[in-house]
Amino acid sequence: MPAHTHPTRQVLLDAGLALADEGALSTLSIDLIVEKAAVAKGTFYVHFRSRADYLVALHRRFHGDLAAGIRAASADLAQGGSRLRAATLAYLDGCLAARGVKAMLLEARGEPAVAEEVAASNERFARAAAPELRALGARHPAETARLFVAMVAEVALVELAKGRRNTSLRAALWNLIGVAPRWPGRGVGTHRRPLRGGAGP
Amino acid sequence: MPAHTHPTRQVLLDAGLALADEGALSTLSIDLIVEKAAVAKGTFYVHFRSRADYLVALHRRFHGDLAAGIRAASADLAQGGSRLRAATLAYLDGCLAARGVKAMLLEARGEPAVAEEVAASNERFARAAAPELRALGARHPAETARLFVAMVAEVALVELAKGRRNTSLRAALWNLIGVAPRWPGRGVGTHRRPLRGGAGP
DNA sequence: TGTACATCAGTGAACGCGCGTTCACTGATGTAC
DNA sequence: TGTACATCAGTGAACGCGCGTTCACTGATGTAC
Repeated sequence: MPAHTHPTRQVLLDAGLALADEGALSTLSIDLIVEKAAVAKGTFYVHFRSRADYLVALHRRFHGDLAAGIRAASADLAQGGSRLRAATLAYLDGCLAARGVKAMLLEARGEPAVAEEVAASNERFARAAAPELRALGARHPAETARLFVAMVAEVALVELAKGRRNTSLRAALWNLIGVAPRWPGRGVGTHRRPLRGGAGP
Repeated sequence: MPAHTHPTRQVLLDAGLALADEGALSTLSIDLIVEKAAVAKGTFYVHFRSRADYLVALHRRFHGDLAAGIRAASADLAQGGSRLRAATLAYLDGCLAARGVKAMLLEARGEPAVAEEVAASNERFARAAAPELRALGARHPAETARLFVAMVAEVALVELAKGRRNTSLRAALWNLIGVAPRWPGRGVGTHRRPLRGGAGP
């Protein structure tokens, strides 16, 4: 049995995500984790070298699941608004369904142990979004993508606080980047509304 | 001498901001603070009731200074793009000059003790930005303002990592909200480029 | 089939450390008379 | 002016607690012969 998929390891990660949903990441102690997972404290160190190691694994799992959902929802679509929209919806709805969102999205950025990991995830998302935004006519696709990822994370956090989708906030997001908040009449095409190109005289 | 402005209190807050610049907020211990401030440990509790109390004060001071700079830079301008631009520049340049930015902007959101405070600050900024965005033609000014604040914070963090302004990132920001990245030729007016109004067909 | 040994996840008591907080005390300054 | 007392910022040793980590051990399973 590969160490990576060992059931006890999964149980420990499950416990961590559940606990991260209830409290701050900084209060996620090994005592709490093993209590929730119903294993002995020593078992924790059979599967993880340290708390930092565990937090990284936790974040990888969270973002891995999220990314898989996004790929499944958007892989078949044509580049541009419709794919970006589908991917974003998958991200937001995935966050609403996931556990530990606040911890993984927000607090993890402040934990030195996981900061790099979070930065890498955000960069991956941004790199995926950039060509879509370029297709929509953005003049600085990479930079716009970075801002877009930040906005989507903000939407996720706001929705998390209320526990449900925030339609007008999502509408504001789509307006900013020039994608129709609802699918166009029908068909595969994107509702294209190119971004403003440049900015000033 | 009012407790609020007592010199030792300021020294303790100064020390905290300096230390927050070096390490994570979670590692900002009272031992470190009093060592940096060169006072006895007990003195800390003369001025603050608890660590949580101190963190709130630290955040208030950080955002108070920043907000003062923003007001000074933008109070005289007319509503709309030019004021929003001036305020944002003051925010971003203020962050580049300030200490403890990462801790106050990012990590503080994850610390239960300061989370409310951060939410309140962000809301204040968003409330200030909303009428400007409305003047620019945003259909969901309040929501757009919230996203705008998130973007500006992201820009601040990116710039902080490099230690200097990121021109293309700022340009992408202005493009998204439809404000010219540079002043128009001359004069007081805003370079108005209304946001796209709605989105659907 | 039976015996000896290797492997490895799991156990939980124990350790040491750093933390936030407390408290009895000091010493300087101000006030009353 | 001198004496007694009140106030209050400052001190630093001490406390207790919770934390991450270690380690000698257990018990089940697999393998060799």
